[in-house]
Amino acid sequence: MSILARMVRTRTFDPAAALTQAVELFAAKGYSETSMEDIVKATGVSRYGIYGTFGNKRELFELALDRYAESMGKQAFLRLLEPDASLDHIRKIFEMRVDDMCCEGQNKGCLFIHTAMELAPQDDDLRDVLQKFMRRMSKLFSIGLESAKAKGEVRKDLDAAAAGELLTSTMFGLVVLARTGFDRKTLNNIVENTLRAMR
Amino acid sequence: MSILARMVRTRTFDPAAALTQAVELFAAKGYSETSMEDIVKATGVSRYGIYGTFGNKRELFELALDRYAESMGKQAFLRLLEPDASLDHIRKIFEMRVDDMCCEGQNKGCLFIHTAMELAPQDDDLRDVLQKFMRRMSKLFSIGLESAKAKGEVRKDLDAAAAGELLTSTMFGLVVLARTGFDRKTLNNIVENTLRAMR
DNA sequence: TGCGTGCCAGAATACTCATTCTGGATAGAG
DNA sequence: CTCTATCCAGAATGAGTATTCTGGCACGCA
Repeated sequence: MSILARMVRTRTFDPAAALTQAVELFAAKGYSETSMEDIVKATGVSRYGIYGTFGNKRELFELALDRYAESMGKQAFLRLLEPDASLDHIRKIFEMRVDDMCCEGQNKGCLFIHTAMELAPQDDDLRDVLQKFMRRMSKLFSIGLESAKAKGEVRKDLDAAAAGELLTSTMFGLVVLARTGFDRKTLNNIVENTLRAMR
Repeated sequence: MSILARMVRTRTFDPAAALTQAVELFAAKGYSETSMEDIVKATGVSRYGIYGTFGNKRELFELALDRYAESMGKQAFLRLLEPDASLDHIRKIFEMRVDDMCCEGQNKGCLFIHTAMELAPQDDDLRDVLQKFMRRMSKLFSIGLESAKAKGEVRKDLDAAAAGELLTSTMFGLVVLARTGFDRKTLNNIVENTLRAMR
């Protein structure tokens, strides 16, 4: 017990790891339903540490949003920039998302949707940031679709820009359905039908 | 002497009208961001009247959700049951939705999405109700699509049930995009591309 | 060995909110 | 017109929460 207490007390905490925890909480429950107390508990970092490092809840949320977008990109979307990107890359992005949403009892939620629904209408800065991320997402989809088109996986007359926006919208629709308890099969079916329409 | 006979003073407000106001607030801001104070102010009914008539916030929200679903049905979806329903009926539903979302400064929001994101994961009853509404929505879309198929507006091999679910998902994706400030043109474009894929 | 800086837990502060309570006002039966 | 159950506005209550403050302890440095 004394060793544990000492370790906790002397831990110089890793802000990046704490931010990761915060992202998870905010993505699952949104801004207002996540209390600073929740974050203190989840990270194991004291109020002192959280406020000293991140400023306040709003600033922490902004960082969390950036981090969320960045990790989504790294994790999946940036592959669409590779010249040999195919429809399968896009399918995989959706499959990962569906797995995230349906797997393991808990629903990971979506920081973008929470931001859009809770904060964007009242907060111009956050809305602009969010819009930038969504445009980027659409753009990456459309770049992937162009590559797929070059491979003949997608019909020649597809408007890739418009289709990219459609896929972005689908991404969010899926999360909403997942949250209300629709199963993986239904969601994957929606993905498959959406992609089929591009061929 | 009956209880009723002793109720000398009758209610001075219209509960249905008050509920309509509450629906509007909840749809715009969600559950936790809408305070009872907001509802008291918007309806012009006293706390006493609100609590006496609707019980508490949670019960009021349940009624609001029912009412929201019902009014969505009446306003647009039930037309899909008519035997001559066409792709145009479906298009019109989406157009109305987009107009609602992009209308002049005010964003009307969506009670379904707020419920899905804020409450459904923690509240089994509400999640079941919501799921029922969404299934109904998908079903109505698919019935409309079958009629459209009979008219030759939709390709013969379309899986109407799956496509109905896809349209439901699209409905929510559009709202999320609208909330982050995408314009009517972009949203209508998504609708058009989604519908084109069914032909 | 001491000193100071940075960290911790938890108390204190100052809100906001759901819900209940209160005291005066009033509609409608008699 | 009188009486009283019900109404309303707003105060009171109690819980939750963001943020700041406090007192103390541990580690690195001299």
